[in-house]
Amino acid sequence: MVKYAQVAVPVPLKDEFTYSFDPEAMDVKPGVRVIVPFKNRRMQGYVISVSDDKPEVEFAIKNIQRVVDKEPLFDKKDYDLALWMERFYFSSRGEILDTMIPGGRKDTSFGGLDAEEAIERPDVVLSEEQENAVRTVMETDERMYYLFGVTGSGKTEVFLRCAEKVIEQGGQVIYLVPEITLTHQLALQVLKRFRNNVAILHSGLTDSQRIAQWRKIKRSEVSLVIGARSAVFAPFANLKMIIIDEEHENSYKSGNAPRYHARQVAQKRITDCKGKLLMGSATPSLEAWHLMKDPSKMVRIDLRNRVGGGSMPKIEIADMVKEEGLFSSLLQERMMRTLADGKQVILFLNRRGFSYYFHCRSCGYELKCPHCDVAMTYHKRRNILQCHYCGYSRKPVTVCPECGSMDVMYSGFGTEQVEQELRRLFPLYRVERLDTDTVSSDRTVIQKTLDDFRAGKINILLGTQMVAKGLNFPNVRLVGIVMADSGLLIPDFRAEERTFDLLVQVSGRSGRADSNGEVIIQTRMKDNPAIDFATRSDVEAFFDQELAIRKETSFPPFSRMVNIVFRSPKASAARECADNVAHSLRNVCRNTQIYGPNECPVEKIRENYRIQILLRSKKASDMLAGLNSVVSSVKLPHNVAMDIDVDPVDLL
DNA sequence: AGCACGCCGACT
DNA sequence: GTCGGCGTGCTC
Repeated sequence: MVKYAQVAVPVPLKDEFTYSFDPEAMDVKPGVRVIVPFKNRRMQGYVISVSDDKPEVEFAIKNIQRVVDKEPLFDKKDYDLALWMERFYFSSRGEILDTMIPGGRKDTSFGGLDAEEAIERPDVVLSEEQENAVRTVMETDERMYYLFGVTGSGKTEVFLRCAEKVIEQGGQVIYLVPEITLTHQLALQVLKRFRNNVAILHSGLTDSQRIAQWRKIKRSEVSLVIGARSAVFAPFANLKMIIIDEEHENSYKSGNAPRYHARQVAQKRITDCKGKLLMGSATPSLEAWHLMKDPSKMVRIDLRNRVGGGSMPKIEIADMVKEEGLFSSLLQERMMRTLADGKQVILFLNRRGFSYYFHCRSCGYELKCPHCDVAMTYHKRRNILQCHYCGYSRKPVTVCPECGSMDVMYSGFGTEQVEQELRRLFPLYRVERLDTDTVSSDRTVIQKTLDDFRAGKINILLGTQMVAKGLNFPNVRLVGIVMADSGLLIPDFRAEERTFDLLVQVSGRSGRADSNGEVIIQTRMKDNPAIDFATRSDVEAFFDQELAIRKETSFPPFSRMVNIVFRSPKASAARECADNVAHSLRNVCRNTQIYGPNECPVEKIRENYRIQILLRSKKASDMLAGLNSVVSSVKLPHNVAMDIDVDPVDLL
């Protein structure tokens, strides 16, 4: 006897493929993975359905080589979610299943952890605010809730209490966290609290460990899952709540196909299972802020006070237009005082390396990566120039490669240069730098550095994003933002929102335990709203005025956008496809603004020229219907790839 | 996305 | 003569 299976394969093709198998020899059922011959290679595929009848087809049907799983990894419901994503994100179901189910290719994340380290914590008594928050979430019957609370207001504790209550009632909970280090501390807390009732999906797991966790979830052996973006797919049968911590974080949006947003997937799942979506942040996304304006859509719960007793820090501006060098006199003076008082300093700069811009003053030549349209960054310690997009590196130059002039200049500074300057200015204090350069060599470096900092062995901690989020060190009194402007120069309608988020999040690292925390923001754009509102710690006013601007200019959340990128080693080929597609879109998409085709802000990455078309519409259904019809009929030449990003978070 | 097939250039 | 460039067709 022979049976037939429909199999989805992780390639960017819409079709499922038919394979035959002998049911006596192998147990093939929907939801298991199989190894199949595909063209002249072997691939892992996902069995969608099985039938007895030979389909009437003209091609030769090949045999399944091997069955990977005894038990299904996904069921009808999971598959329905994949189909929803296929339509929503214009991706293939094979690639989607490969993203949803571990053991495929990519995704997941967060720092490794060791159960033995779990710190004993006395039972926390909730503040009245926190109690009220838990009660509101648990005792009202709405779909979405938002905990809007300053850094240090105890959101985590509220999340955990709600999770406990849902679990007590027999429900299951997914807890999403951004892919950064704060999750380490959090994971320990959660592990301690939920013991063997929790599955933790982190980047330290091997594929088989990850599959093992997945199976535990599928069999309902645990009631709580904690993990980064892809944990939103955890296949609970009785899912009742999804928690999204630091909801505004961009890492919830996948950077490659399928370009899904965990928040959107969470909304879809929670709607389907009639559960609750609970999110929180001190700096909500504008999408969330907009929803909160209408309590029938999302219930806003405020946490106004810091639970540790500390109060919000005092924030001051250092106007770098009037200053020389890396550090303003204001920042230097405050650092000196802070250190003299035995307190600690965190310095933040969003740029690694020593300097990132090489310029010839004779002929105007700018040194770029030969493979990308990006300036190369000089790394002093390693003595190389490196491209931060493709990783290409070369020896530094001292004369202009174009005209031979020696009148050349390196400019722009990164963390490595700031570190050198700090050591020169504060030779008596211990300075450590934390960025991907100091960390990549060894994954334990982060933890070690943070432990040393906590123990007071380090006086000044300098770093990129890594020091910006979630860290909680009681002895930090001063936070310095070395250069607040870098994110504002990017041509993106979210530039100010992102800069504001960052400033507020970084500022929140100061004064966690006492009431004289200080923040110095160095900027050359002190009148920019993002900086101005951050300085006044006026979060609500910033979001309200930003929302008003979005409304006036019809940007999201008052419209939806799609970014279509064509990339090809041949610029003309990319251009031609983009022109054709843009032409079709203009014929088909109603109520849609179509911009371009234009060069992407980064014109070339890894030898691929990039042309984009931007779509924007207040009536998303018209836009998406049009896009769908164009996409399904478009024929691309082989050297051009088309990337569709629905609701993009950046336009680079 | 891969990977083979196939048809034109320049090199031992 | 052959090595090898990349256009195009296909994957059950």
